[in-house]
Order: sequence, then structure tokens, then C-alpha cells
Amino acid sequence: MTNRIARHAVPAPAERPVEPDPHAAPYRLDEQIGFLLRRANQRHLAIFAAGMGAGSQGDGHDLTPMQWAVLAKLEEEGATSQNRLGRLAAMDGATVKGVVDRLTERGLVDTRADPDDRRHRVVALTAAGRRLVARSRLAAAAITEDTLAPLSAAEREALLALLRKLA
Amino acid sequence: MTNRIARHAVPAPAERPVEPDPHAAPYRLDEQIGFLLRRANQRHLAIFAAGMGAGSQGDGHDLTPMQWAVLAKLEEEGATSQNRLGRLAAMDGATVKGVVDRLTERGLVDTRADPDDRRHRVVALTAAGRRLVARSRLAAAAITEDTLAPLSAAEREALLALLRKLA
DNA sequence: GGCCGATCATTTGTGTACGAACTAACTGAA
DNA sequence: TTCAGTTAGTTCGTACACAAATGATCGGCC
Repeated sequence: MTNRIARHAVPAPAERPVEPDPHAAPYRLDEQIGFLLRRANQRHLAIFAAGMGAGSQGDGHDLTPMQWAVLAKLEEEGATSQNRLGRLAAMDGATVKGVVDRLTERGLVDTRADPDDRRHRVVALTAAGRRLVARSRLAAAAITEDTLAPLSAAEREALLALLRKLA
Repeated sequence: MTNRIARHAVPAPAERPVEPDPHAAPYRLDEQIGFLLRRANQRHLAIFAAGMGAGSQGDGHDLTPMQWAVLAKLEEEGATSQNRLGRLAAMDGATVKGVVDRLTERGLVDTRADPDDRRHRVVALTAAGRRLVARSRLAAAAITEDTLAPLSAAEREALLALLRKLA
């Protein structure tokens, strides 16, 4: 669990900061919602990589968050077009393609043409993909749990509700 | 303000989902903290791009969130080493380099050697960089405001506090 | 029945993100 | 002082993320 970022106390600045314009509104990067969202997400990604990444003691998931999202959605929804998959997993078409390509190379999903609409490419889990999802369920739940560990049950609910409102 | 992702109602699935194992714990991707964090961040990034991106009605900021974070931190703290800048702005060394390189190409920052420690490369705002930061302050504040728009003042405070706890 | 706008997939290009491996430089203890 | 451990920066490789442009296909409307 590396997470080399901002994990230590920051040492004193090398030189005195430029005095800001006293008329300017105060703007502290660390107080902005964007910065805090990014930090929280970073921590989550580190936890995810530790639990499902390549280095996670050979339990063999080796999935990125996006790859897991696609697999999980495919199991929830069954086979679907790339486009719908992208909407469900909240990623754009170009990104979906990359993720699906990598999953296809590993034999976890496959893609076939849709006879009803030849624009669609229908993506589905393979047997190996279904097995991997089944094996990874617990790890995924543990990642959610670890990410929320600093919060009480009430705080967790509040945070999820606020984030849903924000999205 | 494009945001093509998941902006529309999702149509019915093309075929019936595979029935999940009734013994498996329920796992809904949309309820996981990671998914919600990513969605919230996506929306923020779209708002940011609209307010400071290249297409934002020629007000000429044309900054990414990372680039803005570096510029804002440099103004808060004055000239600092790349490493410290990375810790302050919460990005790893390799990422800092890319961002600083692009800002350098645009003449917004420059880098010099530190005579006291020749490992350090000290990054500082140029005059043009300082002017751009001054011009962009209001836009940055508006982005924070727009991102938090769906929430009441109390909810905003609660969300920021919870995210701080999570980081 | 054939055109027109919308939809789907793909490609290209830019910009994060970060692990891993490497070199140069510093620092403290033997 | 010397050298082992640490730190700063760079490079490489992989994987998102998304705008924009392109080409194929569909669906409806005249």
C-alpha cells in the first residue's frame, strides 16, 4: 500500500510566500470541493489497488476500478451494448472501448454483433468472467468497507446521500 | 457543457439479466462509495472545464484542474521544489513533472536549480503566471460554487467535513 | 421508398494518474 | 570520512478520461 502522496507533514517553505493582494478574496486550494473530492478518490483508488490490484498477494483479481465496474454491471444487467454499458458505468465511449478491449484480451468478456441493430456491439461475460466476478465480490465489499472505515454508520449514510445529491 | 455520460434515462436491457446467485451478498455498483465519488468528481471536472477550459468563451484561462492546483499552490506558498509542490497539491512526482512541463511551455512558471540542494528543482510563478492566477481567481470560486449548487449551506459544510475525514 | 437527423462504435490527440526502476545528490552514523 | 540509507527528480509503461471527427447504421417522415 504505497500512496506516496501527501502522507507526511509538509516541511517549511524554502522561501517566504509572495504576499497576496489584500483585496483578493481568500482562496485556499485545500478547502475547495474539487480538491477534497480528488483526495478522497485518491485514497479510495489506493485501497482498491491494494485489494484488487496486481500486487494483492496473488489472489489473482488484478482488476482496475473501471474494469471491475464493467464486470459488475455486466453481471447486474446481463449482456448489453458498449454504449449502454458506458452509461451504466458512467464512462464515455472511448473509455469503455479501452476497458472492454483489455477485458477481452484476458478472456473475461466477449463481444458479438447484434443481429437486430448492426450498429451495436453486445458485450457479455464469459464463464471465466462470471467466475472472476463471483471470486471478487467479497474483495469489492471489503474495499467499500475500508474506504468508509473513518466514518460512523450515520456519517456513511450522510456522505452517500450528499454525493448522490451532487451527482 | 457536454458531459455525455449517463445524462439520459437508461433504456431497458436488451435481454433478461442472468439471475444472480441467491446466496451472494447484494452488491450494487451505484451504491458503492467509489462509484459515487467518481461520479461527483466527473461532474466537478465538467464544470471546471466549462469555467476554465479552452472553450470557455475566450476568457483565456485554458487550465486543467491540475494546472490550476499547481498555480494556486505556488501563489499560496511561493516558489517550492517539485517534490513539495506535489505533496501540497496531492499529486505524485511523475504527474507534477508533466504539469510543470506544460505550464513551463506556456511561460506561466519557470524552474531553476536550488544552490543549497542540487537535487531540488525550484518552481516559481512568472509574471505572466501571477497575472493569470489573479485573472482566474473569480472563475475558480465560481466553479466551487457551481459544483456545490445542489446543496444547502449546511449540507455543503457537512460534505466538506466528511470528505476531510475520509482523506 | 428514399432522404435526414440521430445513434453507435471507432480513432486520434491531449492530459492526467501512478507504479517501478534508475541516477544523482544529500545525510548521518560508524 | 566513508558509505549505507534516504530523498529528489526523471523516464517508461499502463490505464483511464474525454473532446472531436469519422463512418456505418437506423428510424421516422414525407
